[in-house]
Amino acid sequence: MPDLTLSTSVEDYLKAVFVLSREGGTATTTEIATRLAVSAPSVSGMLRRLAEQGLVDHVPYRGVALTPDGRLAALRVIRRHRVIETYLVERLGLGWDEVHVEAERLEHAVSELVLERMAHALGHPEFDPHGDPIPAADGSVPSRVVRPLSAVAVGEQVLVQQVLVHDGDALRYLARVGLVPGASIRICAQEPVAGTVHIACADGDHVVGHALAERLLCAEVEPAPGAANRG
Amino acid sequence: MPDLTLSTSVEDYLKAVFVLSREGGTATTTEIATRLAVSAPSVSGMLRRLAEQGLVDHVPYRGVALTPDGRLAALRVIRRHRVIETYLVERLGLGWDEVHVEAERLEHAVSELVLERMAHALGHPEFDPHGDPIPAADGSVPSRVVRPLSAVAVGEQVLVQQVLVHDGDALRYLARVGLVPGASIRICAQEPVAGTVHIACADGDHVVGHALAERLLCAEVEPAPGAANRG
DNA sequence: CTTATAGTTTAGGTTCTCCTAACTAAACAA
DNA sequence: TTGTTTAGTTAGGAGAACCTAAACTATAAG
Repeated sequence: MPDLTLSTSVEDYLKAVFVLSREGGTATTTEIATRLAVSAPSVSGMLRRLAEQGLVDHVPYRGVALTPDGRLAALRVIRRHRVIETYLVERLGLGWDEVHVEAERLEHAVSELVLERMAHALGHPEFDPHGDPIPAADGSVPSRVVRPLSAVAVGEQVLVQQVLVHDGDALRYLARVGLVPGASIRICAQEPVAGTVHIACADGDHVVGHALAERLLCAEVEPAPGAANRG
Repeated sequence: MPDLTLSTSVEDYLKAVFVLSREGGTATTTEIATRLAVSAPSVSGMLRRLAEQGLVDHVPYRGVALTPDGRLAALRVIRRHRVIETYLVERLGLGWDEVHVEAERLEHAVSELVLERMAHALGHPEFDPHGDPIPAADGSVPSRVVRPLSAVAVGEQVLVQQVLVHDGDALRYLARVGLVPGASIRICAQEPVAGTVHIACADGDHVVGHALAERLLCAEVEPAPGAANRG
């Protein structure tokens, strides 16, 4: 069994591999380098070390994927990150545009004990302030049926569930216009040629571009009970 | 102006120098090495670097002291440590015997923003759960008049104010017998030959050794108002 | 089937922090 | 005063994580 205590860098690499390989199966060196703002040779070197520790399967030139051990380690870091984000918003009043940076540092320093106390204080939330699922301690990830806003039919009423946005300016904009998890919106028009979606929400009408509409995941108005994570 | 962001190691060294040089004026290489569990040559090397950065005055073979810059940096780390300890006890329900280790890691990761939110949530406490003073953001340290229990006269009634103990077992013992900041105790007898102090507190009589009695700082029963940090 | 390009690795180097071994300064005791 | 002990320093080196420059490989296009 490998050492349970991973370095900050190792944890960041595992998270990056997890996120980047979620769909396609493998992540590339260059993708990881871009995401972590390090050089490609640094990634190559780290991948070799991670492979030696049994955390990733690395086929040179073909890509890298997490082993079961690596996946569990990555999910634990992601759990820490998202519990911390939720705590900072719910209990210390930080804005959802501020917490990512904070959590990025704290996720490497918080012990299991403190983390579980935070989770307990929050009532063991399943989703963070952005609507991202919080992996459970055993590595299971809550799921629900969602569609991007860009795929919702005109006239439908839906609830915003998840906001796949990390940029601070974008998050502040979304909060200002009320496009946050839990918001109820109606699709007034889809304009594929213009690349816009026209919506009506509680505080008025808005037009969002296609790129953003792809990142706003929505669900039916009557979602599965017991999953409310925002007032 | 030097970089405001200091490494974890540098912060730990500054804290050590601060604590060790408080009384005598200077700290020695060996003291620092022992406290941080590193070798003496590691300390020598680090002291040279800290001196280059203007954080310490180091006279080779004679000792080391903090510069004003170094002192401020050390106080900031100590503020973070003690606010975090207080927060973990007050808001996350950790025991006062558990929080030192936790704070030791978190003090290097928490931002000013989060720290001030914690302090605000706690009502800007002046003392941590052990009764240690929490430096203010400007570096000023709250003070009050205290005497060690070993110097309190027989028959006097005093309040425990500060517990200069870090060992987990010792802290659990003290909590069990009620010797915590805020506890009201009466000195029944001082036995210099036996090296013991006999006291009566709310939950019964106890005998404590001289070494421990030196570390329990007490004040008059009617202390200056507005300094209560424990129920 | 060759070549361009994107992607990856090797080679060599830096910084930080730690180590052990060997040396030197200071303190003390005879 | 001198010799020994203790404390502190320098020398040399290791590992983690990063870098740039240069060489290499794979894939896909001409």
